[in-house]
Order: sequence, then structure tokens, then C-alpha cells
Amino acid sequence: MSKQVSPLALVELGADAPCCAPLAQRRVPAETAAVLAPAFKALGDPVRLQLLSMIASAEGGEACVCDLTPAFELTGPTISHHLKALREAGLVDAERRGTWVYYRARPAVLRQLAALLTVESTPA
Amino acid sequence: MSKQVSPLALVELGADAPCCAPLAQRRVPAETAAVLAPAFKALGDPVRLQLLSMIASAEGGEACVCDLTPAFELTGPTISHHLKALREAGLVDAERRGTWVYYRARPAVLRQLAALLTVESTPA
DNA sequence: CCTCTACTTCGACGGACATCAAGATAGCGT
DNA sequence: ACGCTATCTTGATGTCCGTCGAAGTAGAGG
Repeated sequence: MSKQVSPLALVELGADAPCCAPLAQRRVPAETAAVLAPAFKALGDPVRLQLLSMIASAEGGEACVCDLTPAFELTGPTISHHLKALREAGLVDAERRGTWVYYRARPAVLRQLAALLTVESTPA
Repeated sequence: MSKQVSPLALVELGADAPCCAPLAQRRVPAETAAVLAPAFKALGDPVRLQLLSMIASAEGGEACVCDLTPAFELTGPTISHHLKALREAGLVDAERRGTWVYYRARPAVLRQLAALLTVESTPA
């Protein structure tokens, strides 16, 4: 691994700043890459991608772990592990309400990543 | 790992079809996740993120390995390894012209990924 | 207080990955 | 043909990651 930077920085950045010009527009500096890469890494697993989608597309914008777990043929701890990864990447937030824990997506961060990958309409 | 699907499928999909609705709009099915996750995984490394950015933002839309390598404090083989990862993820194309090998980004695939992460303006 | 359920943390194991040194391949110039 | 440069491949090594079972924490309801 090249660097070790707290992915939380992404949340800070993503919160309000238009921090990152599209990847194809200007060269991404090393520090920025070190901050953004962990988020993409978190998306780099099929299970986490589905989890995030289930959370982001859920009614009310949130989903309970109890609804997420049975959608996979994986044990509870494994799902919990993936959710933690999404949490530590700053992609989702968790909140306990009584017996259940609810997860919801962080739209600002997702927009951030989408903006980075944006390419002008007809580049060629 | 959950599945093993050729990431080349992404290139097929990304080429022309509006294959994937935003992640937050409808739940991403397992097969789609299996195809898209490798692309995000490829982006999940700071070096590869910078490499892709350097390639995509380069003059003429392409960059020579000989220009990419000296930008990092890594050996040639390591850069080559990362470029191969980007290639196998369908994010870039390589072409040999004489002595040098030129890489260029695949805008359709990048757009694909950006679209997936797109979130409606004011979801809350 | 006890127990049941929901979820997370811990410890371990196997497979995947980043990195390098060394060797292989390809094209250019002489 | 020879050597030079650019790039890729191979093999080795240390680290990271996905997965599970078992144990720990937290809240609800008797």
C-alpha cells in the first residue's frame, strides 16, 4: 500500500467543498488520491456494492441490518464486517434505534465520487 | 470473494447500453454488482487512481508509460502491474506504437461508473 | 435478573494483492 | 547482427482482505 490516510477526510471534503475536479480534467494529486482511493476500494466488492445500493435505494433512505443480512448467503458477522468497511470509508452512517441498527447513505460523498469520474460528453 | 466474472463484461455493457440505473434509484442485482465491483476495486488504489487521471487528462487523451513511470517512486514492473490492473478492469486501453506503449482511458466505462454513483440533487 | 434477539468484535485461516529483483520480449539505431 | 532502451512477465515475499465460528455488547420483555 502506498499511503495511509484517514478516509474520514473524504467526509470533510465531501461535505461542502467542490474539492475535486473530474479525473479526466486535471491530474489528481497524490494526497487527493490517497483520500479518495479508500472509498473506491470500499465499493470494490460485490457484496458492499449491493449493500450500499440496498441502503441508498431503500424506502426512507435507510435500511435495517436485519433486512440486509438475509439478502445474502453470508453469515451475520460477515455482513457486519462489510457494513463497517462502508462506514469507515465514509459512504454510510449507522444509527441504533432500539433493537435495530439503521444504515443510511451519505449522498454528498457519493456525488463527490461521481463528479470525479465524470467525463465530458464527446471527448474524442 | 463472492463471484468471479470477467470484467470485460463491463466494457460490453458500458459501450452503448444505459445498463445501470443509479445505485440509489433501484437495487443493484448481484450479477451487475459482480461486473461493476472489479472496476471500482481497480480504482481503489491511490497509484492507479493517479495513473488513470494522468492518462485521462493527458494531451491528446493518451499517455506513454515512459511519462507515467517517473511520476512515482515505484519500479517499472510495479507501474506495469497497476496498468495491467486498469486494463483488465476495462478502464483503459493500451496500444504499442514503435518503442513506446500508449494508454488511453475508456470514457464510456467511466461515465457508466459515474452514472451508477449519481444521486438526485436534494434527496432528503 | 434472566433470557431472547440483534448486532458487533475477536481470532483464525486461506486466498488475493502490492512490491521488488531478475529475466524475457519487442522495436530502434548502428 | 548487435546492442540499447522500453516494457512486460515471472517468482518470491510480506501484507491485506473475505469468510467463518465463537464470544461479547446492547436493548426489549418477562
